[in-house]
Amino acid sequence: MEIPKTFVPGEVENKWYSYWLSKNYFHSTPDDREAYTVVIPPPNVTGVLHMGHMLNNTIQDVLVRRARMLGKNACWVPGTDHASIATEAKVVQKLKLEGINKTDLTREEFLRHAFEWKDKHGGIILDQLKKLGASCDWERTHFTMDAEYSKSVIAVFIDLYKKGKIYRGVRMVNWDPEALTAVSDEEVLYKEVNSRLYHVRYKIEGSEDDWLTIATTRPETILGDTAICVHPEDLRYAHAVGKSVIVPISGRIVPVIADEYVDPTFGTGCLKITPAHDINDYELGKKFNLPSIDLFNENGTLNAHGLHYEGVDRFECRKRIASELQEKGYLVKTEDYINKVGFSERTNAVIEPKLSLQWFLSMKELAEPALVHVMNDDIKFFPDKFKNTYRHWMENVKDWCISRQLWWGHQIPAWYFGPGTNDFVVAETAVEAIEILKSKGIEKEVSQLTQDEDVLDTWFSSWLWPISVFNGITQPKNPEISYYYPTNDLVTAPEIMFFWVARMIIAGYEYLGDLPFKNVYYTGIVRDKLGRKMSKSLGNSPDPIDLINQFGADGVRMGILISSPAGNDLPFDTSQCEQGRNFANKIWNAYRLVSGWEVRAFEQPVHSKQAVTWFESKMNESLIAINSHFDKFRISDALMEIYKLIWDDFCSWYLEMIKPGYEQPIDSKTLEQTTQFFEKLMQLLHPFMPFITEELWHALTTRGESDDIIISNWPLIQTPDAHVLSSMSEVFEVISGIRNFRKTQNIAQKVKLSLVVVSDASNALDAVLVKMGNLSELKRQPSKIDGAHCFIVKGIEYYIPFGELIDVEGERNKILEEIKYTKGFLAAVQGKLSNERFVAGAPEQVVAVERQKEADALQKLALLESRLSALK
RNA sequence: GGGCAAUUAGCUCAGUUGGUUUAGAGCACUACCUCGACAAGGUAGGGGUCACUGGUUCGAGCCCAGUAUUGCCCA
Repeated sequence: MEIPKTFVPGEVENKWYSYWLSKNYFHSTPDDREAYTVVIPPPNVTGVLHMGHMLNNTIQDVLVRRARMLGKNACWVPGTDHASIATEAKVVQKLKLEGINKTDLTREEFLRHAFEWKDKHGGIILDQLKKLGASCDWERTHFTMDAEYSKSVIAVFIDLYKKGKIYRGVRMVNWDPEALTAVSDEEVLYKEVNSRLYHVRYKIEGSEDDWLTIATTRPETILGDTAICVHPEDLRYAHAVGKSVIVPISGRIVPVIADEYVDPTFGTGCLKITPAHDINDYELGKKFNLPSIDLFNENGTLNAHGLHYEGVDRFECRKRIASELQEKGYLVKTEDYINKVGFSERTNAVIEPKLSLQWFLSMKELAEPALVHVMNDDIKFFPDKFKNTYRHWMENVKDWCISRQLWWGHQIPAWYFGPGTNDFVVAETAVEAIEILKSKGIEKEVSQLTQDEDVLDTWFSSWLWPISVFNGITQPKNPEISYYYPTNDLVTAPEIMFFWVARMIIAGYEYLGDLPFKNVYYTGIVRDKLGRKMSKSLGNSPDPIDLINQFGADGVRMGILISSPAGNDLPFDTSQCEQGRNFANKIWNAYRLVSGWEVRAFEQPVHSKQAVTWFESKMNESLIAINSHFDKFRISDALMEIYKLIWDDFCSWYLEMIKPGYEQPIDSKTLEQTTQFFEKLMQLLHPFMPFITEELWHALTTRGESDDIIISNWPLIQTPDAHVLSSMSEVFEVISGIRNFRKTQNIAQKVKLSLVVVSDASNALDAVLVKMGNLSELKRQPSKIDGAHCFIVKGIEYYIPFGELIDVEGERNKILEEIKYTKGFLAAVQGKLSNERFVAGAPEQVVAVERQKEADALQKLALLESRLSALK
């Protein structure tokens, strides 16, 4: 049968993926083996695969497949996140296209649309992962709004509320006065705009003519001022601290306070404090216990606190108040100023910081174990530089605002029975709420209760992911959670270290008293050639599925992993996938070569025997390195090691060594040993390139039932023979010397040469040298010869007789060049050795090495000089 | 503004407690090559005053201080 010249991935991939599924190899149930568990960072349910997912999930698959081969019970749990904000936005947009406004729908109607959308688009990304070869246990697919999962989210909310960790409080949110909703920080775009800085003076109360001048870009908020603040060490204003000033227009009396927050060099060094309309002012207000005066209506017009400006839009008011200040002599001056202003991503309205009532989780105590167990390496970070960032955040952890003004998500289980802010109880259902109320002596009916309108922050459900995918909250200590938890490795992006990783650690210790995972591997951001983050809006991200179609899943997997060390950004270019495809093709052709040989029973040639002995050691040497790279999560390095082992050592050296002449047969022993090497190489590569390796595993030999590479045993290490390895590397150098000679003298590879070695001792690998150097004879003798090209390897001289060689000049130049290099080298060594303090201060061994280098160089130099004069 | 990283070949990165040839790899580049597995290939080759300035040391890519640039996080 004719084997195609290039590897054709498409069919092979589909064939093996369905085969693996049919054999249920991805599915895991608890048993006696050691568990190896990975939970997928759940992508947004409506998302489609992008390059970031590609990187992230390929790494997970590599880890999972290798663990499976190491004999562990590997379990990779897939699933999706409901992603409240992103998904709700998509649904709202889709409805708008159909002419439906969210505000016209009831909550139930909206959710019905949302679930429809989810059912339609929810599976896409998971199907895409299958194309990539992801060996997820699909029977365990979870969604953060599944019934059981939601139950655990609500249970945790109720539990934390009972523990006194959840409270309601006022917080500054980003208010969009056009959409009439709060938006998340991620949805606020900051832009630089040209505005004006107004200098306004406030009279110190009780003084004749003593004023404090502040600078502000928002004079309309003067009506909400509740203090003036200066730096405590600012001598200009020291006399005013503790006194009060009169706010212009409103005439209210407010205190002058001192705090280091104020930058004395900015503006006038006096800062007006409006706690209701600026986040920093709000913090200061809390610190100094200042009142907050909320000036605005939800649509951005002024309310009753705006006095005669009531009902006027905030920007109109800014103009009018500026002129009133000027008329009344409060405006000292105005100047041009560039500042950053937040705009709503969706409506482009200027965001108004606004105080609102939200639910909070108090974090300080909860976060303590999560900090300790990362700092002491119970949970390891790769790379560990992220421990710093983590610590910084955890030591300054703020309370977590867990409520969102949305419908898509887990509705907060708080039931209001009256108009007051505290007229509520927290319970799983309204019926339970009634019971609780009854026990408090309040008689109510279900119809009299209203549930809190808000839903929980998405992360409030995803922080339970490693627990709730095994129902660890709703069914504590069930066999699955006991077996699979703690999970082993988490692969994720550093951007969500706080949103997600830290909180999973917190939840792990709070609810299971144990860490959620042992290692966290942080991937980088996938960037394009210009260094820009790949994103949909920029349109600079290739579609991973297109790439797979173009280069094969194996090729793409290799392309994305070949240069992505943990924690580093990955500048991606499709040429890397090309490299992956080329590699697959190289392997394919190695297989074509091996499979094409005719086998005969005859004695194994000496050079083949030597080749086998060497490659055995070489492979073990690489295996040691590969295992060690894996242990350190150096995935790219492990892949590179295998890449070089296969391409350079196996294909370029080993196969060339054992290759029979054209249409010559191979002996059965060598073929058998070669096939075994090939199998092992495929095993080492399998985690990275699962499809071609499974294909060749089966092509190399006839396999029994379930003899599949995916569940084969990872090769064991046998101690490499260091002597064989160093002898062979010497042979490689000699061969390179011969090739070099051929190159410079323009002698074709097929022309046989003879080689004279000035040495008595024979090398055990001479047969390989003869074959690979294409030598007609190899002579070892004690004396050097004339009229020959000479090169030196490890102090031994090698001569190739010239024959009718013409290019003496070229030969001379080569020698001169080498003399120049050796002299420079010698000078450096001798410089060291002539330094008395080096000889006295350095360890004996180091000095001895230097002396040896000097002796070698001197010998080489003498040799080169004599060669040169012989050429004259 | 505060904090944390990084800076080694054209690109992406190694360089393991300071001492194995005057720094390595992959890709890219250059030259030559139908060489009976593979031109998606082979062979050979070029390319770096390790960001800069000082310091410690017999010895610095590695340790220390400062400068510059870049990136990330927080405000």
